Amino acid sequence: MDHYKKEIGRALAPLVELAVPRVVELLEEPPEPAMGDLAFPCFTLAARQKQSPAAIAAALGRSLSGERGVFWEKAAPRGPYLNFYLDYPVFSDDILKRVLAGGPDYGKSDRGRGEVIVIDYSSPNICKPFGIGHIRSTVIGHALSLILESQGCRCIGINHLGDWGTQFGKMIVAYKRWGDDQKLKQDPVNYLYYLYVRFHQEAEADPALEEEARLWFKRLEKGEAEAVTYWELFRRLSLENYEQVYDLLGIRFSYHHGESHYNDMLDDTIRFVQEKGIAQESEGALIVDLEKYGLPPAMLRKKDGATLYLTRDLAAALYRKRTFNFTRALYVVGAEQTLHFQQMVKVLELLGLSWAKECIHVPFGLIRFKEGRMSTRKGKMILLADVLQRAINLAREIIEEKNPTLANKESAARAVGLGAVRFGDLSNDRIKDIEFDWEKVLDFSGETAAYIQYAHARICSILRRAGLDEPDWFEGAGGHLGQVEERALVKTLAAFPEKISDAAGSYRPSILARYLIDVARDFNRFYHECPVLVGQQELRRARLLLIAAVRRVLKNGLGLLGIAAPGEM
RNA sequence: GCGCCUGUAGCUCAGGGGAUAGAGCAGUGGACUUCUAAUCCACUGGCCGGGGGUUCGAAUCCUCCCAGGCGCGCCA
Repeated sequence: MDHYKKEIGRALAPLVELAVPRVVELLEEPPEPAMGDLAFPCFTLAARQKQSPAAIAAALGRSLSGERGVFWEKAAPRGPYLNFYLDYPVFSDDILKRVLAGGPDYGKSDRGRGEVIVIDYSSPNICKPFGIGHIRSTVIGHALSLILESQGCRCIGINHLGDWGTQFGKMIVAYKRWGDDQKLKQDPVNYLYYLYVRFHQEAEADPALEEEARLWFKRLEKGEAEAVTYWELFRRLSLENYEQVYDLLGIRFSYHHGESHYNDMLDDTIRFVQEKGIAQESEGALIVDLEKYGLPPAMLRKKDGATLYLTRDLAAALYRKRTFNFTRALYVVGAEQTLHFQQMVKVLELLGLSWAKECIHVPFGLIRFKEGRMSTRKGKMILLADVLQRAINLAREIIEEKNPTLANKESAARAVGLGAVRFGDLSNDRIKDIEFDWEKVLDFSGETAAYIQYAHARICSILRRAGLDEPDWFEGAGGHLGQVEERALVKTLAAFPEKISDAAGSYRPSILARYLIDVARDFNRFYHECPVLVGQQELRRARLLLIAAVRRVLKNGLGLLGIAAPGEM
């Protein structure tokens, strides 16, 4: 749409004595199609010109009466607005041409060229099953990495596995006390999880267990063989389980650098901080006092000498800058860790690192049950693998019922089931908490991925019946698309590139997800009002081009969210 | 106690200075001999948490209050 706004901007700028970009910025979309396609509000001019906005709009309307551009055909005042009407035959032709010529690249941009963006996402904790809680980071991080890549950025996805920390001390204690090799072999992750939950249950009655766990973690940090052997075993078994989930979701990381990856950098990191003179001893621990900045102290080393999460994140940030020379580092991590990242960035700043502010926390809300927060420790959680499987199963059932002759039911069921789970997470603003509700996850009607996929599949079906996958372009196609549903659809397609760019700029995949719902809805309205396979050849060909363009946008858009678009379902 | 986030229709949420606040779900009624009814159409449903303020204009920005959530040195 930017393209067309600029043309109007050039026509309007000299009349209102504003720069073209400023005019473009002011242009907005009228609430109803009958009011035109782009509107220039005259309020800001009113004060300067000492006239009412309506009078200004009227005067501008007179100046432009009889005028037109390549893409707009008239300008008419209405109240305090000057409304511009697009020349739909020309505009539609242009949009369809752009979409179809762009193909898989339609919507892409090169504004991010030269950027290297490290994205820290997913990051499940070893020894715990991959819970639904980690799905948010996983799908949001993955979508962001796809979206940013579409803007020309080079993205490096890092799975910052929680493979270090005192929980390993707990696991070792639990395993040594209650562990059973046979059970571990049978169902490693669930068994480890059982031990994890049991540890916390027993520790409530016997606080000495916690102390013992701290000791074991200390031994692990020192590299004692027994501790390391357990750690390696737990880590390997967990990772094998996670890989299955990532395979199912089609996610590949550039690196699986977990927290343990930075172990041998911790001493240097602490030394670096001490050399800069910003660290101090306090109650036996090593901290950076941030009181001046309104933040609680950042602790780098506990009194028992063990390091903390923050220490490892600092080491990781230094390592990533050194290794990848990123222009931005995104941390797709829950909002409950906001303070932690504020502290991290502040410490990096105090270390004199100019790139500190390029470390950006991309927070998201909690997933909660109706009864309250999820608690891994109490065993109150839902396994991601279960959610995915149930969604796929339900999709399969529905396909069996609605489309029993479908050839690849399994891949369609996977696309729909996985899409539902992903979309449920991506379509709402990430900062908001999500209430986990099976009914909602397993609902395929309304504002869901299935709604978008269904529109896509219908288009594929029409094109199959027409016997051509890629209809041939012909000049003047846009001139045949005069129905309100057709115009609305074309206009919506035009917004795709800027929606991606908005999503990228604000790290909000939900902008794109919502937009795709709009596209699908506009298509469905069109579908019900405008038959494609009609006798009039030019109309038929024009509509085939239109739906091919819609299919392109739906497919590209879903692709950026990590969601598949099956040809049938 | 302090800090951050959230509050919009019965429920879940869009909209984040601009024209009459929109969807989905749920409810009611309609549309499949016609390109897939996982769809579409219509109706019902609102002190945009509350009070002040800024502005030509506030659901949107500021401020105070209320409610909920999340944090606040030895977890991550």
